[in-house]
Amino acid sequence: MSGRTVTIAQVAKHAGVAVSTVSYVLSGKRTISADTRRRVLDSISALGYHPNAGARALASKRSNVIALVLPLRAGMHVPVLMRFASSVVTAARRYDHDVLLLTADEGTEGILRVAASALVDALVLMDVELDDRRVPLLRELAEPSVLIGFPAEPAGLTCVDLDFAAAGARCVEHLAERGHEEIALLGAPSVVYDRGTGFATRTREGFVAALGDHGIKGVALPCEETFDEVYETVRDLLLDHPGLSGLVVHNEAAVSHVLAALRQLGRRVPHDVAVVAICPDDVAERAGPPLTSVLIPAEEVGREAVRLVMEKLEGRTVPDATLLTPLLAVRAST
Amino acid sequence: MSGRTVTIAQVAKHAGVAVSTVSYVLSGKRTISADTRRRVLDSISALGYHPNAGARALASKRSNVIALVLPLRAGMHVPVLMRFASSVVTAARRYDHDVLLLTADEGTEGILRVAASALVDALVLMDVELDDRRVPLLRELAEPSVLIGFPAEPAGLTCVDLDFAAAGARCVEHLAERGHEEIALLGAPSVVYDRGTGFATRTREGFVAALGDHGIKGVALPCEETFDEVYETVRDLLLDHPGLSGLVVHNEAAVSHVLAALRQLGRRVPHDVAVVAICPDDVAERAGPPLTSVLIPAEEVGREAVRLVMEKLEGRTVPDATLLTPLLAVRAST
DNA sequence: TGAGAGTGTCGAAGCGCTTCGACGACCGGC
DNA sequence: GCCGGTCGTCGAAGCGCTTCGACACTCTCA
Repeated sequence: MSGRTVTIAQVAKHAGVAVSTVSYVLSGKRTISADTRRRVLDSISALGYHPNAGARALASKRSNVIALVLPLRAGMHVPVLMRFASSVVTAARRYDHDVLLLTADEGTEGILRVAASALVDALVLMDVELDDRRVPLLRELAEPSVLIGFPAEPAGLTCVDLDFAAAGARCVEHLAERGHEEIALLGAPSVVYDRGTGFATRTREGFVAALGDHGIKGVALPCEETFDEVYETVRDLLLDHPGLSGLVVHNEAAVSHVLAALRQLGRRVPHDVAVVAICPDDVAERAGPPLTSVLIPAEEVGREAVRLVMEKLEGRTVPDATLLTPLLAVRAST
Repeated sequence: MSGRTVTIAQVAKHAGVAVSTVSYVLSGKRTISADTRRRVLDSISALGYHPNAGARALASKRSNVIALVLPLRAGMHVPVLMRFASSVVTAARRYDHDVLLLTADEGTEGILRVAASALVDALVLMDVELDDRRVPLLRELAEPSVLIGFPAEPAGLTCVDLDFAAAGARCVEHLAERGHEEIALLGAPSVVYDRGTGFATRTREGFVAALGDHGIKGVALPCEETFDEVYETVRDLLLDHPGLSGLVVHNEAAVSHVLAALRQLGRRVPHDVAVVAICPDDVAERAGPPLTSVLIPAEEVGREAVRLVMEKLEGRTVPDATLLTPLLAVRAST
C-alpha cells in the first residue's frame, strides 16, 4: 500500500503531532490521550506505516529478533526438529519477535557474529550435546540464551527438554504392567551415542534403571537406520533372547523398519511382541499397527523455550532446568 | 572478547584514521592504501569489533537478511523442507546474508510486515501452491523474491523447482526400458492434489504423458500415509491390475509402507514388482531393498534460489523459470 | 488560593553506520 | 615549473527511530 517507505515523521505530520508522540503511541511507554491516540492510529493505517526495523533496533538497542540455532547433522530426527522450529517461530511471534535461522555448520562463529552485531536479542539452541562447543561461548555472551537439551555441565545455563529418563522408564513401566518379563530398547544409531547426545543416553539410563525397579530383564541396543541393518538387529535380538516379548523403539527413522522386520520374521504385534515407541504422535499413528508411544512434545518444548528466553530478556530469573513430563498414549501395539 | 559493544569510532581512534576510512576498508567501496587497511584490520581484531547490524541497515538501506517463508502444513514432506531450509541458510551465508524464518500460518501479514519494515532485503518462498494467496502480494512488493515451486500464473515471478513432469516421465522411461508393460504411480495424499500443489500434479502429468510415449499402460493414484491405508491401496491395485509389474512412488512418508505392504502381499522387489521412488537420496538408500530413485535435489534448489534472489538484489535480470533436470539413480529395486 | 502532583505533549539529542563532497599530496606531460 | 588528474583520506550530513528533560495544563487538597 502507498508509494515508498513511510516514516514516523510523515505519520506525525499527517496526525498533527510530534514524532515522539507517535512513538509513544506505538510503544505505550507514556500515557497518551485517547483522542490523540486515535488520530495517530488512523494516520498510521491511512499511510500504511511500518516502523523501520533497523532504525528501531539502533535507537532502542533491541532488534526484536531471536536466533534459532539448529544442528542438521547425521543421525538427527529431522521432522522433530522441524516441529521445534515451527513452534519456536509461532511462539516468538506472540512476543512480537522474529526468528533468525542459524545452522550449526557455521558453528561458534555464527553465534558470536549475530550476537555481537546485535542482530538478535537472544538465542535458542537445539540438539545440545553433552560436551557442546557452543556452551562456553554462551556463558560469555551478554545475550540471554536457552538450550533445548542438556549438556553435561548445565550450571549457569537455562535448559528445557522432555524428561527422557522418565520417558524410558515410563515405557518399561507400561510393559511391566502388561506382564512382559523380558524387553529390549532399540535406540539411536551408535554414532549418536558416540557423540554423547544427551537425549539418547538419558533414555537408555532411564530404561535400564527402571528394569531393576520392576524386576524384569532387558537389554539396550543402538539401532541403525537402513532396513537391512534393522532387520538383522531385530532378528539377532529375537534369536539371542527367546523370552523377549516387548520392544521399546527410540528411533523415529527405524520405527517402520522395525515393524516390517517383525512382520517378516513372523512375529505379530502386539500378540507376539509388544512395541512402544518414543516418537512424534503422527509417526506413531501412521504406523501399522498404530503404536503405543511416548510422544515428543515438540510444540510444548519450543513454546517453553521461547517463554523462558523472553523472561530472561525482561531481566527476570528463570529456573535452570525445565523437564517436561512424558505422556504415554496407548494404541494398538501393546 | 573485549568488554562492551565496540563501535566503529573506537576502531577509528585505535587505528588513527577517520570513521569513514574504517567503513571503506570494510566495504571496499573506495580504494584504501595497503598500509592503512592493515592498520584498520589489526585494530578491528584487536578490539573484537562487529558492525552493529541495525545501524548498518539504517544507513545503507540493506539489512543483509533474507526471509525464508516455509509452509508447515498437512501433507508436506517435512524432511525435504528441512534440507531446503538448510541449503538456503548455507547459500545465503556465502553472500553474507542471514535468514529470517517465517511460517505460513502468519500468512500474507508476515510477509508484508518483514518487507515493509525493511527487516529483510528479499524473500524466498517454499511450497508454492498453484493458486497461492501470497503471489499477488509478491508482485506488489518492492523487495525481490524467488519461489521454490510454480504457481498457476507465474508471469512476472521468478520460480525454481525440480522438473517434476520430467521426473515422472523419467520413471516411466526407466520402467519401460526394463520391459514393464503395466505400471502405476502412487502419489501424494489426495488432500495435496485437492490443494492444487504443483509438484504433485506435474509429476502425475509427466507420468501420464510418458505412458503414451512409451506405449505402456498405467494408472495414477493418490496415496495416503498410514500403513493400513497404503496396504489397502497396494492390495487393491494388484488385484485390479494383475499384469502390473512396476510402481512409481512419489510420497516420502509412504515409501516404507509400500515396501512393507508388498512384502506382506508376497511380492518380491524387484522380482515381482519393480519400484522407483521420487524422494531424497537417504530415504531411498535406507529402504529395504535400497530403491532406484529420482532424487530431489534439495541442496541444489535452495542454492539456486538464493543465487537468483541475490542477482535480483543486485538489479540484474534473471530467467523467470528455472527447472532442474531430474537425475535417476539405479539401485536394487528395479 | 496557591503549592504540589500529576497529565499529555513537544523538541532535541543521540544510536552507529554509510556515503558524499572536499581536499591535500603526488604524478606525469609539456 | 605549472596544470590537470588520480589516489587516499577526512569531516559532516543524514538514515528513522527512541527517550529524556522540559513545559504547559489541569486537578487536588490544605
